Amino acid sequence: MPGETHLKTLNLQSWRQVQAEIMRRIRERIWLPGEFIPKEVDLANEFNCARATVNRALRELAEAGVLDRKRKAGTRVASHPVRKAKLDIPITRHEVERLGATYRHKIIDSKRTTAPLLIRSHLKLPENTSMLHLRTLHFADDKPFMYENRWINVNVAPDILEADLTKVSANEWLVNNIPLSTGDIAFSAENSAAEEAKCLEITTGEAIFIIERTTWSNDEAITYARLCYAPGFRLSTII
Amino acid sequence: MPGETHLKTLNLQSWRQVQAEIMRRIRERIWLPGEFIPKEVDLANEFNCARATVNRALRELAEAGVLDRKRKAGTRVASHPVRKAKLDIPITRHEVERLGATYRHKIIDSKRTTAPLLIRSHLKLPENTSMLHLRTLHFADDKPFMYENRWINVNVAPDILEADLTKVSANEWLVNNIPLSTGDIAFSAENSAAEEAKCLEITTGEAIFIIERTTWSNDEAITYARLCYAPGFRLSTII
DNA sequence: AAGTGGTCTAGACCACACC
DNA sequence: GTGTGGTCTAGACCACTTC
Repeated sequence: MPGETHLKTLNLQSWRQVQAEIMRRIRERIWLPGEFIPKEVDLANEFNCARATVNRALRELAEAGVLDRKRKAGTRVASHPVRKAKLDIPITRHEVERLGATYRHKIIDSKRTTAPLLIRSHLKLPENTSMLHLRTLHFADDKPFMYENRWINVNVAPDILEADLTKVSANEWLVNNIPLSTGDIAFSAENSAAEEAKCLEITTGEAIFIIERTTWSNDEAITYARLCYAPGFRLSTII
Repeated sequence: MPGETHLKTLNLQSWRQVQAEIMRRIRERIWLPGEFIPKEVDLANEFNCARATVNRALRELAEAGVLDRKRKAGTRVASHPVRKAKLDIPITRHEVERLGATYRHKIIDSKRTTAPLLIRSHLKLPENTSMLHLRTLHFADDKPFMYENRWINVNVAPDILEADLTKVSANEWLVNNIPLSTGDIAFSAENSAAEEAKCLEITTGEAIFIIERTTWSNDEAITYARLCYAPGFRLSTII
């Protein structure tokens, strides 16, 4: 056709198509790790779409660790793609119900007290902070599923003292009543201690999966929890 | 001023500011869990910004599990906010180096063979698929850090047979040479078996953290790996 | 049928990094 | 200074869902 340029252009009209094409070129090693790829404007021309569309496709790939982007420098294929796994951290009741089991929980112990030094310093709390110390056992179909050892800063969540924690677990109460907290989470493996083993009805020393969670709201510590999962527990996701 | 409306409007000019304001309203329980929030157009008016800006702020919160969005229905605060943790899964060498230690690895065993039924069925491979079976020990400052048991489908990655895996670990070779694979990953805790304990120089039965990874490229299985981490290993992230 | 979010466009300006 | 990505805007149309 007269007037038509002879540059190859595609017609990719959604950011997903653009993303798929980018990924294809990386997967098929058309663009090698560490190499710069064309800039947004050029890709937009090639793909016959707006720059914003290319931007969205590339931005998400950068977030996923597939691309490295820098202003002025440009965009390159990540040399050492760090895979990012996304894990859903549901409340325990949902976790159990998703397995098709019936959930219930039992409070083993509940005390108003001050926290030991280790917990206090981790939560950056002063010496006499009043806390609620809870030990709870969660069941799946009447089999011990998880043993929870939790410290709650009652200054941040005073209402929890009036809550009936035998009906709604502390876990669930906090999620519903202190929304949008931040925090950190750590996974590890440990040999069960005598107390933990007894609660979970396993042999002392059996390997248990541990999740430790610390939760903050506006830079103030809300709660620290150590969750001990019965043997057989697996945490899995797609990557 | 004459002509000025008396609707309260804010001046939030970046999607981050909008997001922060939304989060504030949820955190301070101005908008309750399960409740609908105003639609994008209305928020854009209130915040004095474009609808696209509001859209980006809300979209990211929905991805994070804080909001539930549906066309026609509208946007509501999630009733049971499922927290999503993002985990970086680096290659082992980087993981060790990030801890400030010196990395090296040693191949314990390397064989061309066919896989046992369990592995084959997990990877959905036919009976006589030729595989490479590798057992590798990874060190941090000459202390055993992780024991890796890996099966590789050599049909998908024939070049790996020519690679010098004593210089670059299989892990790293695969990441660099088969980019953009998908897969699944699972975390668990186990008591170490005799073989694993011997390699990691620990007592048989000591709890070890297990990562199992299966990797696919275009629906074809590339590799299955079982990674056994020495006691003390923690996987952590912010949430 | 109608209302909401999902996305695309074309253009503009800004912020950062490298010079 | 200069070039790249980062973001915002105003408007438009589409897709899904509920009615």
